[in-house]
Amino acid sequence: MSPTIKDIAKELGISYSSVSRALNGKKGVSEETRLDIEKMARRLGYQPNDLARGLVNKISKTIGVIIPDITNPFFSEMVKGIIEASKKENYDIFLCVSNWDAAREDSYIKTLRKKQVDGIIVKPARDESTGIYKDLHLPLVVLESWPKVENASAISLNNVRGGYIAVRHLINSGYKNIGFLAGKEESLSSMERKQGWRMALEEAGMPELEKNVIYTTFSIEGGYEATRELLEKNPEIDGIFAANDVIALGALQYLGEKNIKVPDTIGLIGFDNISYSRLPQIMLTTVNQPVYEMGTIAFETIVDRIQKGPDAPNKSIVLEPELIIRTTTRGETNEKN
Amino acid sequence: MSPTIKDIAKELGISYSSVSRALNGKKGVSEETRLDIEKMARRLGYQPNDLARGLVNKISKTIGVIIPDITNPFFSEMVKGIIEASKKENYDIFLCVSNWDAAREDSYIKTLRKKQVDGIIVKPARDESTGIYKDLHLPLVVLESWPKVENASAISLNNVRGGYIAVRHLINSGYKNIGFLAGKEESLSSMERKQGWRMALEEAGMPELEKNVIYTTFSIEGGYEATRELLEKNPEIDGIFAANDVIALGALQYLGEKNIKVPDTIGLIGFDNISYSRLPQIMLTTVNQPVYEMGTIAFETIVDRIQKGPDAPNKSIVLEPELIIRTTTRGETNEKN
DNA sequence: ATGAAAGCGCTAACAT
DNA sequence: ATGTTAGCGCTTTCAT
Repeated sequence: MSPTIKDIAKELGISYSSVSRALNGKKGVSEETRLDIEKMARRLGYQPNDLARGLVNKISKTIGVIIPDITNPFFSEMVKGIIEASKKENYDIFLCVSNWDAAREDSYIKTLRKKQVDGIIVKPARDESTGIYKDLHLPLVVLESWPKVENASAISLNNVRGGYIAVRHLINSGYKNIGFLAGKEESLSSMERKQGWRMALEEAGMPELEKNVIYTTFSIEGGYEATRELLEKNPEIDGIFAANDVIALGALQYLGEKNIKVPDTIGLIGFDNISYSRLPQIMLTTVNQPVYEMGTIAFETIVDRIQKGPDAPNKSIVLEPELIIRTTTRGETNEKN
Repeated sequence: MSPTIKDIAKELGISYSSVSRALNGKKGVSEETRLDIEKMARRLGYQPNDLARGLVNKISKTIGVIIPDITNPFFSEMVKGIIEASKKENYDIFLCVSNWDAAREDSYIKTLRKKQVDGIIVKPARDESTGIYKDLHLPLVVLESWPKVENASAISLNNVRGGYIAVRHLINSGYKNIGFLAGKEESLSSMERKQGWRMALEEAGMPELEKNVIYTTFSIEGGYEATRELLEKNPEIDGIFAANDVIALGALQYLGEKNIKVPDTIGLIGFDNISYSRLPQIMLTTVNQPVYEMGTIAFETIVDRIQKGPDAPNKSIVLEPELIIRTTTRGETNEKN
């Protein structure tokens, strides 16, 4: 067993409350005994037991984070932002990966409650808040635009606008039949981007047919299959808007294999601007999200909520997307990279 | 405050030990009261407090995992394997990201000890075991070939062989001056791959010059800069072995920008076989590691150690690498993909 | 400055 | 079957 404060106290022949005081830098211990205690703690390799500490303090100094997919560089960048910010405030992060599975997400919420985290940051796998969030009596930051949940702060991207500028770029570049590779139907972000897609098409007087929307998983494989399906259903397609870059990468793979020229025959635009999208061999036109910042902002927001208590008003922060034109669409590049 | 078993007991007018028994499915409660208790627990939205539970049980049912970089798909795939395996055994995972920083790694070890995890799986950022691992009285699985640490199990790849087959492939394909883009000098895996590089060169009677080795960070940017440096130091270079695929991607970016033909002018091989390396636009020749399996094996190994107790012998499992020939080196592809 | 004691939420041994 | 009690490691109040 690991040594406890009792072991230190016994070794030194003093009471263990003094040890607790000394180790927590509280007043009420002479400089001399404090030094003795610290030395002994080091000698014994003492580490405080956070379970016991959390039990009495009622705070665990840890934040739970739930993301849908760890292999998507978009989310891992975001987590990086969260972690860096947490270091500064001396918090630990308990990271959970839902795999875009709402049931698993719910189960993680329970896990985090059991672990007594001080707050939760979640990128939901589903399109709207269920009961589990409504009466979660815990500071909550949702990485989604959830107006329905009033007990949570929300950090989101203007996805509708993102979809709109993406598709408008496609239209301006001369593409006529533009399909949308949606992610999972339950994903709110994806549906918001679809809304932007529709808006841009309507504005241009182009029909927005439901058959031009393919739902798939947020994976390279999903994008590959969805592209095949889209082109089979509608061979007229000459423009593709993918709900995220990973899906776009799958589309690129399919188009490459079928020797379909990009951007000449078909134009392709993604979403997220993940690091791989700017490789010279890829040069994917896409929509940027300030992802690292979203992570740090999410963390700062949750800490703010924890410190201010449950009465403080919830914030809703909406960040703006940015069009990144590379070489999978016609028209000149807007970045020097 | 969240409800406790005492609240349930009070509500029902019974003792809280009965509640504990019922909720843990232990015998000693009538079917009737058990049902009452379960109903009340649901009504109150009761969630057990894992801190209190862990405090008395002395097990937390959680495993700490430390990886160097979450944005590298290699590690995120590995974590995925660990998580999936942990679900089956009903363990939670506490994930930490060291950022290839040994000091941060040490600090996470302490954090995990404080959190009372039942075991630790670590991919170390440094090349050998320091004291912190030697007297960690906790089941430990190291994702590295650490023969020096006898109190840990090790899951590793035969990196020397991996480096050897990579460079031999380069040599067989006719490249004459082969450089190595190493990762951080403290990374054991990277150094083992370097050893393989040297072996292959020696065998072929080629000089293995230290000036052909560039140390860098395991990132696209690192690979980009290192390639520039390598070609500046030695313009003769016509073959590049990168310590991992992410570095190779950076190399590819540099070579692309400089209009250096791959694989004609320079041949490039990576290591890891991350998902992005097989995109048709990339088609990176590389060395495969069975990464998902490494994750699941690591988890199974740690659970095994936890169950068998400290006296059980430690395992050392070495997996074999596999050459994946794509189009960044001359010679025909060996995969149908 | 130091010690004794209560209590955080829970499990388990021991009564009844 | 049910209740009582001690104790896990710690912080904190209250005495001294």
